[in-house]
Amino acid sequence: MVNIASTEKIARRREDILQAAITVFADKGYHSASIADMAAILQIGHGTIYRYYKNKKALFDAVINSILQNLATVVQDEPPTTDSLLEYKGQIVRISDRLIAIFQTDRRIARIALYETIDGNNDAADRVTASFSLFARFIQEYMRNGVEKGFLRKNMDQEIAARIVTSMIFETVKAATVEESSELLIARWRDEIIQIMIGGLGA
Amino acid sequence: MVNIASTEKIARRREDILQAAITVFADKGYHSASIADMAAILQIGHGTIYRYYKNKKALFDAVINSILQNLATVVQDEPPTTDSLLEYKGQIVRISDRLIAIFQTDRRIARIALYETIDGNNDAADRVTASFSLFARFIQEYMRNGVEKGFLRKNMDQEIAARIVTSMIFETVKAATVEESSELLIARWRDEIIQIMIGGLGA
Amino acid sequence: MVNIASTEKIARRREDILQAAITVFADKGYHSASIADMAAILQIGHGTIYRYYKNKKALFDAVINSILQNLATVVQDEPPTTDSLLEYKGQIVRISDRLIAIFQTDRRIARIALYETIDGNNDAADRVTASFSLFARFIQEYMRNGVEKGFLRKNMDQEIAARIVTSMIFETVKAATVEESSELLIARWRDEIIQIMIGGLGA
Amino acid sequence: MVNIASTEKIARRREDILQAAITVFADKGYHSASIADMAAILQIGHGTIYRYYKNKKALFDAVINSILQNLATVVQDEPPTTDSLLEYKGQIVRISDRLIAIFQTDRRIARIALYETIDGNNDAADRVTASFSLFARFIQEYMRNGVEKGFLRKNMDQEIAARIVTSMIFETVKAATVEESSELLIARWRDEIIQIMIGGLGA
DNA sequence: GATGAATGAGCCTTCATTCAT
DNA sequence: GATGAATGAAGGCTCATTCAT
Repeated sequence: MVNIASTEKIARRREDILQAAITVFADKGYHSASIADMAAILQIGHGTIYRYYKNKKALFDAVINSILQNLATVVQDEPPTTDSLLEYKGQIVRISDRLIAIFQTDRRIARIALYETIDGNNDAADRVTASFSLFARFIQEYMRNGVEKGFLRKNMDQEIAARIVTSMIFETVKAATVEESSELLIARWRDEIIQIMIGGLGA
Repeated sequence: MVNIASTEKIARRREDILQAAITVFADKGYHSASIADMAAILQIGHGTIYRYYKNKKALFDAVINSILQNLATVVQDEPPTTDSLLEYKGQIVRISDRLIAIFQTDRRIARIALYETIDGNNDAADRVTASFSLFARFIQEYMRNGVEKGFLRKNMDQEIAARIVTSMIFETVKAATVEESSELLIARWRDEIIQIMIGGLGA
Repeated sequence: MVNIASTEKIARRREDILQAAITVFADKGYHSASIADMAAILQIGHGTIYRYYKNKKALFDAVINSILQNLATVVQDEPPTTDSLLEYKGQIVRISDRLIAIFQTDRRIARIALYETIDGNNDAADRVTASFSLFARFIQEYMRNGVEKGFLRKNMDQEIAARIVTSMIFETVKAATVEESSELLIARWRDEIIQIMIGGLGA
Repeated sequence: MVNIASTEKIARRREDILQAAITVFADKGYHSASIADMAAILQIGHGTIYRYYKNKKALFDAVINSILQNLATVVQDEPPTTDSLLEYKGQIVRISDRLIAIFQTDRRIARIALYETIDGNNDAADRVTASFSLFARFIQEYMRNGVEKGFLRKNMDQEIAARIVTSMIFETVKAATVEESSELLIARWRDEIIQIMIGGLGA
């Protein structure tokens, strides 16, 4: 029981540090964020942070992973089994809405997921791109399903169309995550995406 | 007259420094780039750089501005006066192609424009966003024109549709700027964008 | 009785820690050795070590003392009562051999005794010097005995000659403790020392 | 001329830093010595030291090299061409005296050359051993010469005898470098070494 | 008695910026 | 005008030591 309590405490502290890190990374960006900043938020010694994360980079990786896991749930709950364009549309809306919800609930996550990169040769940026890819992969599955079932057009370049749709979704999310975004604005984005997906721009 | 020559020389040096800065910022990212790196490329004393730019941040701002000016020419040459969906389509293709050309001619610019951010509170990122808006504004003009002339659908939310199209274009540009991108791949992107713009995804 | 058992247990743990310390100090040197390393070897909490030794320095001192005690036995078994140059020679050989044996049995001890120093102002180094003096003192007794009995030359500066002989012995020991030393090499050293002691270098 | 002056100034500063480093390393030992200590002695910013030496390790290496160069001159001035035991003896005395002179002139050098090591696996320690080897190599040449010319005994194991003599010399040097050593004491050491080298300990 | 979580002093190192030459 | 030597703020990281459990 002592162990359980202790394990729990350790997990809590790891989580606290993670949260402080998210805050500081979101606020200042990777390079300008300092370990001391995070320690200050938690009012703990900065050495303590190193008991939980090997170094600054590892902590940032943990932040990225945490965010990606968070985002991944959004698509994982949406199986590629819709049977009509209407259902498909609903699915895209749900995904957008849940992404927006996550980012609005925690602006810090939006800051990091949508804008943060480290350096020329880092893999955190690649991992963020990977998150984008994750979404694109799922979206592509939806398309394959739609083409198969006949409610999406056959001549579609599924891989690329998936990435285009993903970019539309993320653009919506970005718009929704901006300071002054309103429910109304978000609705306009959502509607327009749907319109374009269904019938394009043509008259 | 001496002054003219001198002024010219000053301008040339400013430009040299700017180019060196673009190279280094693209290669290492803002934080890892050092003033000394740039001076080394130019084989000048690094103190000299401070005679031409107030500080590192100002130099980066200049880099961003230079790139944005470069990009701006792309849309400025395209008047919102097309008369059919086909012409409109051609315009979008031209814009994409010219953006891609710029980025392929100078990979450094792509690196900085598409991926570089500095900190939480920088305005360079905002400026890039602003440039994105510039594109969106032009695209929106094309749309207003298209709706007016009747070849684009009337119920379109022009502002948002413009931003969505812009994001599709930039996504194409990103794909085209990746190391392994081929002419064929770029063509696939271009085609799919056009397809979606014209008729959406539906069967 | 409980106390006796307990006392014994305490002594055993003190000894375990000492041995772990010898291992780590020998391996990494004083500064790079960490208390945590030692605790890890023993699979005990590193806080525990502080219940047995005041601090890192005290632990190192204990290590040094332990080694010195070990070395001291070598000379203490050799009384200054030999009656001929031949017997004297045998004594020197025995001392060398026993020192070599100790260091070869436990390379860690050699590492620490022959090479380790801490800082400018440490007394551990002084203590090693003191141990060297201990040997010199014994050797000097052998010499006093030899001069008295007439088999060593009378004009000898006994104190200094003793230290010189001690240094020759330790040099042999060092040579013997090197990684690639062989029985043959050790024999060569032993023989040459004897030759020099007996008749010098002259033809 | 400007360059000459500047080069000279740079050399002087490099040397100043080296001297400060020798002082601090001698006083505190490698690990406890801090770059800030050295900068404080010179009353310069500690960043300045990094303009002249890559890092702490490189600075220490420079110190070691400087000392070794210093010591090397001692043997390099003594060619292996003596023609009698007497001349040979004189040579050994000169070497000892010059070593002692160096160490007495600069106690710091003695501290570092005779006692300093870094860690388990460093090469600075090896380099000091190398200095010892350097001396041994020269001494061995003297011996080869002596045996060839017939004034040293033929059955000598030259390599080992050389190292033994080297150790005797260094032991003398150590004794002479101790705080309380007097001219008289040094003379006693020198005389006894000579005695042992010439005729050993036997009566 | 044992533990190991927490702490923070302490140190190396980088590099933007200044300014005397 | 150009230079580059000097500076020191700033920050990552380690680990001996303490002490509540």
